[in-house]
Amino acid sequence: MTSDGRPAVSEAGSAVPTTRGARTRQRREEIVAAAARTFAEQGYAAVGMREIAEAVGVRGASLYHHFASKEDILYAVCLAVTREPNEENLPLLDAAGTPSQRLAALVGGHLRHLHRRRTEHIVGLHELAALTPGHRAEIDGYRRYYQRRVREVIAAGMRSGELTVPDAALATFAMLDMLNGLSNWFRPGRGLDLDAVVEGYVDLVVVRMLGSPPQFWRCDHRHI
Amino acid sequence: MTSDGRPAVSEAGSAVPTTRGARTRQRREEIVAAAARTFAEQGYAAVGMREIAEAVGVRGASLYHHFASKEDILYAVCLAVTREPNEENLPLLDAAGTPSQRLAALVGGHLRHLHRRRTEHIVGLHELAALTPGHRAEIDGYRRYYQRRVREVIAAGMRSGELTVPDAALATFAMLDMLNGLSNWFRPGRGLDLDAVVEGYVDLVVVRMLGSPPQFWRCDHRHI
DNA sequence: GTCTATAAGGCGATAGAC
DNA sequence: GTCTATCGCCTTATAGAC
Repeated sequence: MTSDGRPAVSEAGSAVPTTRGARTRQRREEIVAAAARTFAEQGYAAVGMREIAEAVGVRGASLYHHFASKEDILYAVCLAVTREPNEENLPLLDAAGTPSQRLAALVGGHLRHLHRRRTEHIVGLHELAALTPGHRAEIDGYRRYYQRRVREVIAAGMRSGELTVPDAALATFAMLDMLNGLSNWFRPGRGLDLDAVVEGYVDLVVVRMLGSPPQFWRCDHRHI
Repeated sequence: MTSDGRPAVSEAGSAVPTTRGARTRQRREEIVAAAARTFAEQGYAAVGMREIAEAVGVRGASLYHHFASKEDILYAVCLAVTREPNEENLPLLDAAGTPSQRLAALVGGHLRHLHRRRTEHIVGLHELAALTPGHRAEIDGYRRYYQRRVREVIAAGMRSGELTVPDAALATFAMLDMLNGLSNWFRPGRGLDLDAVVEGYVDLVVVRMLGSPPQFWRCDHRHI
């Protein structure tokens, strides 16, 4: 951890030195992608190294040139999908605008990331119990930091009177569980499209649940 | 399925005839409870039959007197925890009162069941991929029926003008994902107690998200 | 960087005694 | 209803050739 509570950035689990060629890096990413797919479909423990290898087009033993163990592959999947939202979505909370506008942007970014990385998220949300305690703690650190940043923006909106929700901690749990639930039911091409879900969820979360009146979050609030 | 869409009640997976003594039934429940605990902690595929047996105090082979396979034990865990909410919570939607009052009762019943059966819910929410297709379909049927019943009450509240939420289907997903998320973060004795969470979530879901004004859901609405 | 071959052990499930 | 003993298969991971 750094002094402001932000998780320290670490190298993804690797059996090879940090400096490696483009081809090796690409192979690693192929393996992680193939593993995420099979883990998501069958569960981590039900998948063998041979099966991951087959999906990449190599033999099982070759995977050990890129990763030290099967758990190390799971760690790479979970780390990528847990770190990315911190890097891509949290800047939306630092941008200009009211807390309501920034939270609305985060809802959109969060849902779009859940969908873009839906395969990896199924693994990252379901298989954390299979990580070693150290790796588990690191992943949990990223998630807690993300939660804390959201909670702070909600609390700021409460202090300014812009949000009427009574409890920032409870609202943060409710909001993030609701967003993460997208993985359970959203299937592209069936029902609403993603843009419509984002629009609907911004209304449900920011306007209704957090209680932000229109003048604080609509784009035209500056013109009032 | 029955003609009204309600899932047909089936016997839990069993290797023995339906009629059995009280001792055998009790042993089955011990096994299911022990399996739920170990599955929740380590994941279904990481747990061996010998480990489940050890937790009960017997040898691995003895489990096959009560269950036909390891998957059959998982099925019993998932079935119990998926059927119970239909039997215990859905009657709350048929009771007297406004849609808002009935949904508020369901929020409380749902959260209390999630907590009372928290170990089994961790399994039922995470290990569905390990079920055989037939068993998986049956479990999904119960979940879909539960969702449908909630959605219908929300839709009824919308029609009467009591609820102001714009989309019943989206609101149902949001509500149930938010409630089920309790398993991820609630730990008794740390932070709010369960009664406070129920009170807070009834406010967040029914009043705020669904948009029910106080006169429709407060107990004293009859006296107005 | 990938291969073949294999070590060392765990797995689910079964047979048959008691 | 539980036991001991075991079958046949699959697992993660390693050794060493190429």
